[in-house]
Amino acid sequence: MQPTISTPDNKQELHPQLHTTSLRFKPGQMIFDEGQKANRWYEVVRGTVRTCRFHIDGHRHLTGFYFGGDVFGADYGYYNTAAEAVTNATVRCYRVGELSQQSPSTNFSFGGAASILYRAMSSAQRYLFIMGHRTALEKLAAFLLSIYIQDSDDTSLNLPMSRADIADFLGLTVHTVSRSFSELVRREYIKIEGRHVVVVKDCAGLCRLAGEHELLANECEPKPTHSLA
Amino acid sequence: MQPTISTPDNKQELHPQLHTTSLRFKPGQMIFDEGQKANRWYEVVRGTVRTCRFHIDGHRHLTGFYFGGDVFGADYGYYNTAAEAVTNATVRCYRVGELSQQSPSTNFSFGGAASILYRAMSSAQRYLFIMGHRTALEKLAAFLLSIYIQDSDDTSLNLPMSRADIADFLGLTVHTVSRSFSELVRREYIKIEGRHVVVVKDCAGLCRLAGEHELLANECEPKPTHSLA
DNA sequence: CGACCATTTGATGGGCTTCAAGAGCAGTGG
DNA sequence: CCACTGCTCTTGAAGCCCATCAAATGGTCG
Repeated sequence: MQPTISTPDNKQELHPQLHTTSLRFKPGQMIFDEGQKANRWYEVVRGTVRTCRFHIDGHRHLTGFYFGGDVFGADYGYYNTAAEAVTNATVRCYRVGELSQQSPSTNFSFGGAASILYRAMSSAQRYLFIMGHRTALEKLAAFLLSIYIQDSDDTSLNLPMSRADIADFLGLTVHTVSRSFSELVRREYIKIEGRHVVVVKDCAGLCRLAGEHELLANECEPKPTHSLA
Repeated sequence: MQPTISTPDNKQELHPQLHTTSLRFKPGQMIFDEGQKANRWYEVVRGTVRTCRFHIDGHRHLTGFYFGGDVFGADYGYYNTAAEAVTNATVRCYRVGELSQQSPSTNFSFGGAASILYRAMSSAQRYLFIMGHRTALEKLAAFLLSIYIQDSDDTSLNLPMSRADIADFLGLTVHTVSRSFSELVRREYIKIEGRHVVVVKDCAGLCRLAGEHELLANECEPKPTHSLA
């Protein structure tokens, strides 16, 4: 998996003049917790990150996966999710105290600031659209496609997260996720190579399942250059 | 229903120096279409707006409702949803050609620009959390609460949208939505007065159903001042 | 090897969709 | 005014999909 800046066409360093820090996290390690003061936002340099929250009944809900170049933690006031490393992950951390003060005198360029939030929005919308699907099979297909398009260089795609993570992301159980994987294999849309690698055999088929207008279908055969946003 | 600026604590006029236009739409009228160039973003002045997209199989998916003070249409490049008026609606329209150019020389204050996108993010996250619930009853409870908290001054809340809108928003059928309403009434959590008015009788009960940590529960009895983000 | 965890698979039950029909309400025109 | 029409909303019954319960397989690490 090659981390690439996958969102809007801003590949340059973000605000190099800002005070930034690179941090490393191990799998499962928490980056920030729900309810903490949201005075920093983050950019994934390498690895994968998830954001999650817990309901009273104990069930976990993942609200996003973030790969190289993705932005997370751009909340207002307090974080409304926790963030955890899925794999070994390196993230760049930006202090954004100025963000919450909204002082018109701060001299951030609009472009950079907007692009941060656009990139965060882009992730939120990706999730929104996946959840718009009706069946487990459709959701999984849409999920795989979203990763395939964002974060893959050939027909194989990397799934660094566990089946449980995928389940909590899609609002399904591990069982249903596993069955859906098997069904996609049975239909020969994908091939599974080990736990974390999926080979896309019939992208058009997946697109049909995901049924996202022609947008995806067009992007499917010639390898796209960036996200679906 | 009293439109109020409900998101982060920025209640002042946004960028009065920008070229803006007020527009009025009738119920069902389209404000912009999916795929159009996203060179404007919008702020609801009065009324209610929905964003939606259609899948190949024809089923509609609503990705958000926007009330007075909410921001919508803050997409990058092209709109990835259509926007339609739910009720008679007045929206303020801002040209944001500068947004997509990301020129660091543009002199927008960071606060205003960030707040636009924060407010858009806030709506996206509201939806994200609602969709994290498991059963239809929980989803509906969370949905009603989110509106109750954002857009109500007393125990009664206004539902300008149809049951079909709610269904397409929550990923359910009208039937299930209707049944869930009836169940909430049966449990005496709410009372229904006409098609578009719901009276909250047991907010704590609703909060328990929605199960969003204690965050909501705290905000429930003393009427909150602004959003749950 | 044996313990443990992640994943897969099977069987059963519950919740939501689907199919079907009735009730409520608004608008129109006689 | 009221019948008529069309629509939204509600409610009932049957079927399907997914959650739950249960167990087997496979992979990792001591």
